[in-house]
Amino acid sequence: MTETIIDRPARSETASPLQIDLARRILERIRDSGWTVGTRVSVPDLARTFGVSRSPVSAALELLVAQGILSPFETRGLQLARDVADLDPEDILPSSPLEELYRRMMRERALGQLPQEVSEAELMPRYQVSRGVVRKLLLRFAAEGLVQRLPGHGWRFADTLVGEDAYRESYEFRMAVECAALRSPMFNADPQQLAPVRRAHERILAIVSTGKTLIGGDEWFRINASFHEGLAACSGNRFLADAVRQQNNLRRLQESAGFEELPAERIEQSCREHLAILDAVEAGEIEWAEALLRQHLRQASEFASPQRSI
Amino acid sequence: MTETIIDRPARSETASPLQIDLARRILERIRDSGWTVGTRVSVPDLARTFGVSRSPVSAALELLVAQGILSPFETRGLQLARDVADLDPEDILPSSPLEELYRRMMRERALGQLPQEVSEAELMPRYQVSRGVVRKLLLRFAAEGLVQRLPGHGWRFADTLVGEDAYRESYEFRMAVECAALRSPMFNADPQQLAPVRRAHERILAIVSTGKTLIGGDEWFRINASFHEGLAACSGNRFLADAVRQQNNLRRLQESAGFEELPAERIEQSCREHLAILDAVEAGEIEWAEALLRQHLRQASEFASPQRSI
DNA sequence: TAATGCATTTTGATTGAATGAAAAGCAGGA
DNA sequence: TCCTGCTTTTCATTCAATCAAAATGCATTA
Repeated sequence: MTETIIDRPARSETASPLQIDLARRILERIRDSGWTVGTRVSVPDLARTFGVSRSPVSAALELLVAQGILSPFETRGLQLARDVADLDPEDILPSSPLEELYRRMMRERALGQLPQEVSEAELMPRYQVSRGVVRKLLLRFAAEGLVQRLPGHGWRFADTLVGEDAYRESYEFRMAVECAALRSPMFNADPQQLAPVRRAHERILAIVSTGKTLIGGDEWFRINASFHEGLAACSGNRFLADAVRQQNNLRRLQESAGFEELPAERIEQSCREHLAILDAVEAGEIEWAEALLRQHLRQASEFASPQRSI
Repeated sequence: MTETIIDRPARSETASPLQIDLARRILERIRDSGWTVGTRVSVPDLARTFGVSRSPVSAALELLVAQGILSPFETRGLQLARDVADLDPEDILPSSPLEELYRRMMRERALGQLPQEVSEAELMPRYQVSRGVVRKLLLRFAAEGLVQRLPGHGWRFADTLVGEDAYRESYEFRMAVECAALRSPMFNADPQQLAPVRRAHERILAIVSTGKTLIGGDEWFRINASFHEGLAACSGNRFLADAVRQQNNLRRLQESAGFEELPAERIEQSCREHLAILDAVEAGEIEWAEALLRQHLRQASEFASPQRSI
């Protein structure tokens, strides 16, 4: 098993997509939980949290060690090595080629460069990848409800959210589902669950107020989604929660066209509205929360609609 | 190209799943449209209807010819050869092995014989099929939202609709979504679309009234689904329609446990309620329709719930 | 007692050539 | 002009073998 010295890239050369994804989620978790330097990082704990075995978690932590975010204890185990409050996971982690392709496809579809109906054979040369990779990408899109198999040959992307119609429909749907979630008799504003959401919003507000940094559209999108999904999750109704999640997936497809970044004041306003809704919910004022939510959805819809109808 | 005489099963030996599926749908279409004997069957027309090319449609028609349902014209083309009003597609068509397995898996899952989390490697020996087949089945389940990939290894079936909780949640969700569909400002009761639904219901009522034949649970399920999905489709909102469809898929998983057939009077009552709702909708009395729908959903839910909670 | 580090087992991804099925094209005929 | 019946072309599945990665087990140590 002893081998040449020059060439031993055996492990860290290739990090699997799962490992990279885990590394990112772990980093976000560390950040959003506000851990202090020196905190011990437990592998079994993380493995339970993310529902995987210890192997990929260990590999993910190795990635973070390589980035200087974690460091070994003197004896054994890992600890947090530096403050991560103002760290953007994007910058740190290499983002697997598969993930890159996924976003590229999504963007090209949103821009109309990719037709609504595609065949695997058509995508292979286009992206210079094997059929297997194409399959995997399409399956991921399919799992998110963004693409469907056609009978016979080919795949078909979901109708995009362009045009007045689609916006109205999406708005109508979210209104129905999210309000139903609030009104659910089993609704329970679990602070445990909503705390990270609230914290993320406050972080955004802090950043905006300094005016120094722009918020990445992608980051805002994730936080926005976490708010709506978190709220729906409090309904204790898996179907309502799933519906909101899927709707967010669709919206992500649209956003990824990246026509323009949202103006900072728009983000700030949404943030405050979200926080107001959280306040109302946690105070048990459900009806007021619903009114605020309706208003919020309406405004967001009106803001988005005219811009898209190019 | 001339070959031995004894052995030429080349084509009809194997009918692809798509061909069988098409044959069934074509047969249902012929039946529900009430075609008369001698009516011409147009291949391009059917191909357009089902969104496939002419090849599989032709093959499907061959299957129907082999069953004596269609026959060639003297010159060319095909015609309807016999009355199909009281024909059960199940009896006629051979139902591909893949379809059989699909149902078997669904049933075993519903009965709890199959665990909620499974690995491909575990399913292969269990059903004596190759990995490819297992994949295909799981992908079909996944497309219907009945199963999800886990990160890492394995697949996880959707939480089943057993227990009080799940029934309440499903009921709550359907109430929210289907009523939102009715209330949609773009709601339009397209008679073209609802006519087949109405006809199917009337056919069921006719059968029930004679008392001779039992309604297959499967058949009633499909008609019930077509009612709710058809209604949602009238909202002109694809998201609402999709949500109803997916909910029906879930319910199908549950029903397939096949604990017991619904009693005929129960089916009859549901039928009448559906027809009353259709009447209200087509008369433009939306509010009344919504009230009826709420009542219908509540009753169906109450009927189903106690029986399942074994 | 529980987490670590490493070893082993299990699971699923990948590959390419052969096969089968669907899509697309075309000439003849209603 | 549209449909039929056939041919050609394109597309996707299959299968088995090899390989990468996740799950699991276990001795060790805090």
